[in-house]
Amino acid sequence: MQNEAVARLLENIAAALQLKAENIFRIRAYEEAARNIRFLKEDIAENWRQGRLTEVPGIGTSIAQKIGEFLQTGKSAYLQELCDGYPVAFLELLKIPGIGPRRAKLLYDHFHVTKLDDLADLARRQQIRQIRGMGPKTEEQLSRELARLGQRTQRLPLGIAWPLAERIASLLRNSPAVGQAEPAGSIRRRLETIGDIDILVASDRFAEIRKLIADLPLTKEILASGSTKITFLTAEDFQVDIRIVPQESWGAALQYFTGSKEHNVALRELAVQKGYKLSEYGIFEVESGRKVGGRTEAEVYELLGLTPIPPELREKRGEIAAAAAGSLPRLITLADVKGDFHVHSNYSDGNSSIAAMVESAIAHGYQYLAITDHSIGLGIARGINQEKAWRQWEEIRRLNKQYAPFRILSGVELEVRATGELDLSEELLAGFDFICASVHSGTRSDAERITKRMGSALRQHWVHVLNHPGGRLLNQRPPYEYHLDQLLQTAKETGKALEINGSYLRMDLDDSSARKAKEQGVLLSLGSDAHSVAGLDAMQLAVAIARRAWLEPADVLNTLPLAELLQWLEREKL
DNA sequence: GCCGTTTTCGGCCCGACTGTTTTCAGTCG
Repeated sequence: MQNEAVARLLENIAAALQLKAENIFRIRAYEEAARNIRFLKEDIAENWRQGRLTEVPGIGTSIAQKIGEFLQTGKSAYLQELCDGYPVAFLELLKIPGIGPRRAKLLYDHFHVTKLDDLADLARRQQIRQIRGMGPKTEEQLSRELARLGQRTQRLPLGIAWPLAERIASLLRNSPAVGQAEPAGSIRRRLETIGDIDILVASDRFAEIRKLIADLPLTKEILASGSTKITFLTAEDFQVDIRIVPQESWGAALQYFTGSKEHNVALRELAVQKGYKLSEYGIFEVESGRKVGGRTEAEVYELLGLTPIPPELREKRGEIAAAAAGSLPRLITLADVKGDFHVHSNYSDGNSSIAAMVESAIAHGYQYLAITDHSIGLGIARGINQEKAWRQWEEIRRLNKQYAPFRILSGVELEVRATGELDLSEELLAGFDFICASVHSGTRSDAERITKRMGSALRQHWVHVLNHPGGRLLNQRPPYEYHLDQLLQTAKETGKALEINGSYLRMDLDDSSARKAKEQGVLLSLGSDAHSVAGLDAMQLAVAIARRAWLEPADVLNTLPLAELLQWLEREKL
């Protein structure tokens, strides 16, 4: 799969075009094409072989030709030509906040800077301020950014950033100076990882808010403080941006600061077509300049002739056309989820008893819970063998009487061996109510092998769900190289479900894969992968992905009420 | 360079902040 490499090529071309001060729209075209290739779940090389490159949005004949050359030769004459006189590594400079094309070019022309180290050195020797147009302040800022870049933590997983943002918002709401406060930006869109934490505040008492933030126990340092924005670092070095707007602009501002950028651009274009101007302050009639809306988000969308679009869909992936046609999906919510299909107890590597997990599931409003401890194959987890399985079934029988009508399903998370075989006997498997299967090893084997391995797990009669099919761990391990299309085909043929795992480090399937699964008619299932009572809350993250994947309740197995789920499981046994 | 229920040519979002300026360019989101 060379999609990532192709996307980078196009981004490099876009960057090089910036240095040449090329037409901004040509630059945007390359960036847009790169973005769309990242979203694409098919192999771009396959598209190219079939001569279907220009069917990808944002790719026309010119960009298609450049992609073709790159796929064939691994190089791009066009990029080389653009970089003529500049080393390609020089494009690195553009990644530093505060350096755009103009300054990058200035730095190169004056000092032949090509590496970040060179730049740090120049800043230390106070050489940068010699350049006309760049003074001591700029030099200091660059020094700071370079230092931060060195120790920059990776993007924060949503599971960390979201609760933190809610906590800060709730602290702000406690102040009489604050009307409303909500996390915005990518947190509100439930993107799987977050750069900076954005929080929107409605207030006209800026000074009080500034003091409030300075006094928060979790504030380490205030980085910047303009008239509408305060930026600070938390004790853990996470960056938080607080935006302050007047109450009457709340809706337009929330819309604007939620993004995504691409969604907002498209919305503004639509506004222009309809004779409006849209900004974070509201929606205005162009002719009269009169403000016609902006107190609420819904108002903004409705004035543009759109059904209000849930934040999770605002990625410019077809949501605007759907909203215009009134055909947005009725997205799944946490309340639609009737049970959890992936939890561990102290029978394997969980740290709570089955009874405790059940009590928590009941408190979450569920009707059922599958206890899916690891099978023996995963050595580290003290997994389920025959003797343990019998003991666990006995306990579950007893607890089912105690907690009726709530239903505990005896389950297991099976290891899928490298051969595709499962690691418990057929006879034993037949005794479980619910079986999911996982790959936990050989994560770097080639795409053919791992796809085949997962596929053969799905074809095993007793398996209901394939867990975390992508195999990634955020910030730790990239997803498997595997053929999503093939896997989806197998899932469809067998009628088995693919899991969306809500564990904050997994978030797997990811949103665009899950969306593709839905489009192919593949069933999904949601699991928290809880290893403790508190872990059940991770269902929120699974639902977040499901919503970003446009899933409706009918697409997800565990939205079925208990009776219907039992029927489904019964049919699967045949 | 892409794209099309007003267009196959002429569009392609909008505003804030910062620093270094004597009125604005560069960068960002």
